[in-house]
Amino acid sequence: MPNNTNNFSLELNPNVSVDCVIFGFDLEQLTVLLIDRGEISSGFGPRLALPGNLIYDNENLDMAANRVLDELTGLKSIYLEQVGAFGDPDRIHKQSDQAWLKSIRAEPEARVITVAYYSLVPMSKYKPQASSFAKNAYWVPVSQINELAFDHYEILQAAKGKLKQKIKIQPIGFNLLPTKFTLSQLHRLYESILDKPLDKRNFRRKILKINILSSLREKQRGVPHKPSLLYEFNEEKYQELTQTGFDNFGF
Amino acid sequence: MPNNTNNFSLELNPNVSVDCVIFGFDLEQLTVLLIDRGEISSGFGPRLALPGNLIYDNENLDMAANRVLDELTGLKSIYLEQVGAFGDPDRIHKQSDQAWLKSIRAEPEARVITVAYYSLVPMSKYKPQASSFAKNAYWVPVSQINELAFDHYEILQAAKGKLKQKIKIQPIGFNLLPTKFTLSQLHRLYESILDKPLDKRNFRRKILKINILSSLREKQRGVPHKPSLLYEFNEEKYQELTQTGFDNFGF
DNA sequence: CCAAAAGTGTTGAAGTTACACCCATGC
DNA sequence: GCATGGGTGTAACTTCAACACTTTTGG
Repeated sequence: MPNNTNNFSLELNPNVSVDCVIFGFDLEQLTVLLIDRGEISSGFGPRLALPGNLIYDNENLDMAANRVLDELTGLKSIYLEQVGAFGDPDRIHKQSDQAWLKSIRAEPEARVITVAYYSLVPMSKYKPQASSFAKNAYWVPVSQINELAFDHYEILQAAKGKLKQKIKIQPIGFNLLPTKFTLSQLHRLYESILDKPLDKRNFRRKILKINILSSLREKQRGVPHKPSLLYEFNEEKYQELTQTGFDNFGF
Repeated sequence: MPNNTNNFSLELNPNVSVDCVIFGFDLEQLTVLLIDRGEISSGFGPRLALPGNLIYDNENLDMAANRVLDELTGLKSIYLEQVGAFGDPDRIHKQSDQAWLKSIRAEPEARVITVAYYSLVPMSKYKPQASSFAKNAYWVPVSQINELAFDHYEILQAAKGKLKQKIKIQPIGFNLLPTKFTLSQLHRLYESILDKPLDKRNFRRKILKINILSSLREKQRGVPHKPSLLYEFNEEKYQELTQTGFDNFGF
């Protein structure tokens, strides 16, 4: 494992980084965890960026992504998937980005290619906070973002595209919800990932037919309308299904 | 553009490479273009590898993949798609691979992460030949491959997986066929990519309904059975379709 | 009693699967 | 004339999209 107490620039690879697109869901819309780079970039462009960092020479890419996620949120064994590699030679040439790199990197001018990952995190399990990475960190609704540092906006869009594809094929959405949730919440989650309305009755029928939800005997409390049944994701049934072969959720 | 007549090690990035999975189709099965590393590795493991090389600091990843493909096959503007980034720290630790790297790289011990691309090439337009990369190059049926240099076997499988996914969604298979082809050839192509038999009648109905094929007035000649009509891919109709929104071939 | 979201079935259209025989050619 | 792959239609079934009203709760 990398050891941050040493002079880590001996181990950091100057040319390869990972960036993490950490998705959350606030029960209304899809959000992403961004870090605030603080004043150093003020006046020169976007302060917000995806969390990411150079990799260590002795860790593989997946480990690096997990490490960055862990260092930022303290979360381990979270759903993580590679988006791909990015890195035009000019990705670091915005003024604000250069200034920032000079403040944090040993070789701020180096050509960097970055490997992007996305991960799905239950927002309820992580409250953003300042960290080694960030003066501050926020959950920001994806729909409200229109610029980010470096090529991070492009990466975010690519990650969302992958998520969109993936959720049509595998029930990964559950990673974004608390352990107990209602079908309406799941419904809104799918709509906000796919960016289109889904018929309520058809959605429910389809998701229930898949047979990976267990309804609890419990209802919502304190809501000013008919309370919803709570469900939980049933990992056992899911394992069964994946073994009998199964890859189509077809939304 | 990189200039190979200079001392290119000034420009080559020691830590990032691209590898190309170049698929072909011999009208029977899916094949892939491999290079033979020659005797240097004999006795130590697989001689065959994917074509690939370090990137230049002033080219982006897509350019690098196109360059490698061009240098190897002379083919330009070929369908190319990123598979993802690979590169465990131990990927270069097979003995045979180390020996080879020492013979071709300035920094054979450097940590390298590689970005893999796959491309679809009409075999009829390229006859493998020795090149800067390779003592020799061959089209090898994918189903016959069970080991390759470095982590190239893993990369090949990942590329095939992406291709499998993609062909269900977009009609990219045409890139593997000569300009005139029969429906049976297309049928075999889909079967060999998807690794499963497809019903002949259903396949034809489905592919014709999509409406991106034009049948020519021409027939096969010299075959010892009823000659097949020849078709060609109709790019115009395809463009129409992609605009009206369209992403499901559903095989 | 009002507002708000939960929950529930049916119908028509489209798509999917499975399946068997005749045809045109080269040898 | 025989071997080979080309080419064709239908019926049963499943899936999909569209659509409106009643229920339960809090305030």
